[in-house]
Amino acid sequence: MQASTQVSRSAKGEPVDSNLVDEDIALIAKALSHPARIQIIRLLLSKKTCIGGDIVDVVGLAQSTVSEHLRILKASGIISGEITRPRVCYSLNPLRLNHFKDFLGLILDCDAEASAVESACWVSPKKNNN
Amino acid sequence: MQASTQVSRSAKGEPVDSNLVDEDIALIAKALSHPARIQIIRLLLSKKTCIGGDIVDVVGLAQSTVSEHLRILKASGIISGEITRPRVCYSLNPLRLNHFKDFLGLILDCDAEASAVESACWVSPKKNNN
DNA sequence: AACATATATAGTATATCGACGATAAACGAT
DNA sequence: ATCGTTTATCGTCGATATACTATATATGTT
Repeated sequence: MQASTQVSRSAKGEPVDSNLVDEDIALIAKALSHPARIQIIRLLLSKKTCIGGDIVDVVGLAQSTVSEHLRILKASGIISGEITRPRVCYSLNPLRLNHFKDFLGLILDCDAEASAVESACWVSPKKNNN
Repeated sequence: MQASTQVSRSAKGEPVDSNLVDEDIALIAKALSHPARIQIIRLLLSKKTCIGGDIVDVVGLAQSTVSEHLRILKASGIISGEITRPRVCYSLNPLRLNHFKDFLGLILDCDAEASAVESACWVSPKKNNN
């Protein structure tokens, strides 16, 4: 009987509008959990332009491998691909990351409190007096 | 000849001060890439208090499994554990996440541009006219 | 000393990830 | 219709991740 056995809306194929559940957060984080994918995001950031197979050259991995990374990024909703057969133009889709950033904001707000009040996020260890 | 073959400072055991490289981003993201770990973070957020094995009850996994998740979170620097043998008091350590959030901020700033200027982050797919 | 408590570690089985080459699929151009 | 280009998918592998049980470790209590 877990506390958060919520079913992700995105896991059901529906678009996520506002608050993300643990599953969504984890999915986005997993998409960001590989250097090559961060590199791809950075590339899309710097060029601010739609790139096709140029990504393959920059990343330096096999085309199939890069394609898989792009698939993962697309599946998480971080990027989207505009199809212009046979090319695909990838671009950042930051909307999805907004809520993810909000989640991090919660943690960092807690940090702000902790800076003001000593140890706001946790109490001192209780003595073992039972 | 990749664009970012930077060596992470944290990967060399040194503390990361300001800008994170792809490796660092990926490492933090990986720590966030499991629902159980998000759940643990949420728990530490909501209770704002030091919890020991209570985490095990909430998460609903085996004690050893939760211990492993806590180890991963600790290794990433997201949480820290205050040892009061035999208990360990865990608390959020948001400093590490600051730069991670900054990285997301880059992407979301790009989003702000995109809202103002039509398609600021990528150009429309060029017609295949070669 | 023996016990209870809280956490970490070892060992193990299974699942997923990440890389590759080979191949398929979709289209424009010849 | 065939060829070249670009992207996606398949099949495979080694490595890593995740879960469990069992056991070890450390400490306070009786």
